[in-house]
Amino acid sequence: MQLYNSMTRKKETFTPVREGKVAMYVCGITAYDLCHIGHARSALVFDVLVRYLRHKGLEVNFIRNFTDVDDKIITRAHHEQRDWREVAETYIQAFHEDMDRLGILRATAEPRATDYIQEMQALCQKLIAEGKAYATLSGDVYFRVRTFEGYGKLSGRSLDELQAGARVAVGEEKEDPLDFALWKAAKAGEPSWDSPWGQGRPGWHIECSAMNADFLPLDIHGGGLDLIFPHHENEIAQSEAATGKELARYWVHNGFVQVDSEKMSKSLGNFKTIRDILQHYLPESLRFFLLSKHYRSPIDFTDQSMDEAEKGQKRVYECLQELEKSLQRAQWKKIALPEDVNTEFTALTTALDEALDDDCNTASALGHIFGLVRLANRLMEDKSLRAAEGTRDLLVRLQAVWTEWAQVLGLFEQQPSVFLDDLRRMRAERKGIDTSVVAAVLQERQEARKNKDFARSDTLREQCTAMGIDLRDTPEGPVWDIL
RNA sequence: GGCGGCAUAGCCAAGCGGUAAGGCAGAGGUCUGCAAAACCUCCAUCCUCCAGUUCAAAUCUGGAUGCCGCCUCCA
Repeated sequence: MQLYNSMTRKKETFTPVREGKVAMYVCGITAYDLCHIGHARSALVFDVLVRYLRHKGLEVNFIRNFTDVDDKIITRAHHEQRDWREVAETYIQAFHEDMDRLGILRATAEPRATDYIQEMQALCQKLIAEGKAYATLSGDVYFRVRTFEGYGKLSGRSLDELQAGARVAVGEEKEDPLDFALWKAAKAGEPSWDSPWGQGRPGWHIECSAMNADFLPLDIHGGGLDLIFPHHENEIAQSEAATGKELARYWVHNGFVQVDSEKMSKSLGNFKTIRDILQHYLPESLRFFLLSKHYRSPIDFTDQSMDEAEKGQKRVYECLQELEKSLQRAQWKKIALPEDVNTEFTALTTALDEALDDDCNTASALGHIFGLVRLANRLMEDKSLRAAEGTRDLLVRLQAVWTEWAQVLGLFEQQPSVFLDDLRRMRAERKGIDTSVVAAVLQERQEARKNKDFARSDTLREQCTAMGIDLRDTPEGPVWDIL
């Protein structure tokens, strides 16, 4: 498959170093708060990548870490007068709950920074021994950036450029403003561990280097776009300086989620957690929405785009439901399908595969999913073909293809009736529609219809429309939905 | 200031040198007691603008304009 590599800034053919096996590491969260939709997108992008690689028959060792000791966690613990471990634990659990709801698979390994203190210290010692890092009198350890030749290769920055913007904070004892902390001396009241440099705790970047050290070179290293500098740049410097091995062969970075065309931030007050959204939308709708744009582009979260995502999803699930019904037909006529129908089907399935093969283009793939929907609907609608054996065979194949891609995208895997019910309930709730009132009106209208009192029936329909309810008379009785 | 990205119909969006996928909304038709869904048809001679390369450009190059991100913690 083709993958865009942030290191080379172009799409490259992806081939794992070890035959048939992929080592993939993605920077997880710092567990100090609930996850927002940006976290959801990042997790989702790599979730689909993993699913697709597995679909291709590759064995994927997917590592996603948790940063469970950090300034922000400590600060929060202080404010809430809780133990920092408890804070981290709370948000790791919340992460799992939220991501599970979004259908994001658990990683193969989910290491926590605090389980790797020894390894981090060993890395520091090795770097110090080789003159690539140094300890200060106060017990900090810094990486000597100028000893690492490739510094800046991922972010495309030169040392001079960086030098111009670098600042030294008060109290830091860096040899060079560019140097960054590997280990921080403990301050009063902070968690700390014994170390050769006194009590202290790890810097942020070194965690990842320690947690992925056993898998170098990684085939894929991922994270959000914002992690490129300084996090990933520093990680490369530490890991490569310490091991002499390349850290990762392909760097994959996802674009940001914006809210109403603005950057999401706590100060703007447009911060959306996954939980906020799932109060108003189904998890799968959020998933569908996030996959409807290419992973590297920024995506703008708005209620309108969520509503559109829902409508598109509904169309797919309704087709799936019809498909199930159609296949229950008892008798089929010995009629073959016109050749062009088969050609269209094959073209669609090929296109679907090609879309994901091309840098995980889920937006394009979704387009082809709708192509399949249209094809299926057309066959089921066509009077001369809907009872044909050829149609039955194609519908069966379609279902199989569906299952296959549903698994890769993590979409359309539910029982259509269940999903459609959930969707109806969610939308009714959002619009403040009382479903028991709807049921009553519906029943009265059925009575009227039975008595051929169409004037009454129409009045009731208008009433429903006014409420924002859409009625549909089917052979199985009336069905309602939100307009 | 430095580095990078993006500009495609009313809205969302794919497109990666061969003549504009798909979704939502909209118009007409089939179907229906009326409707809805579904289906059929229509809906960008054109891809922010200006030059250039090419037989051929939304796609490549240069420039202009406008958005956005990173350079400090950030998915």
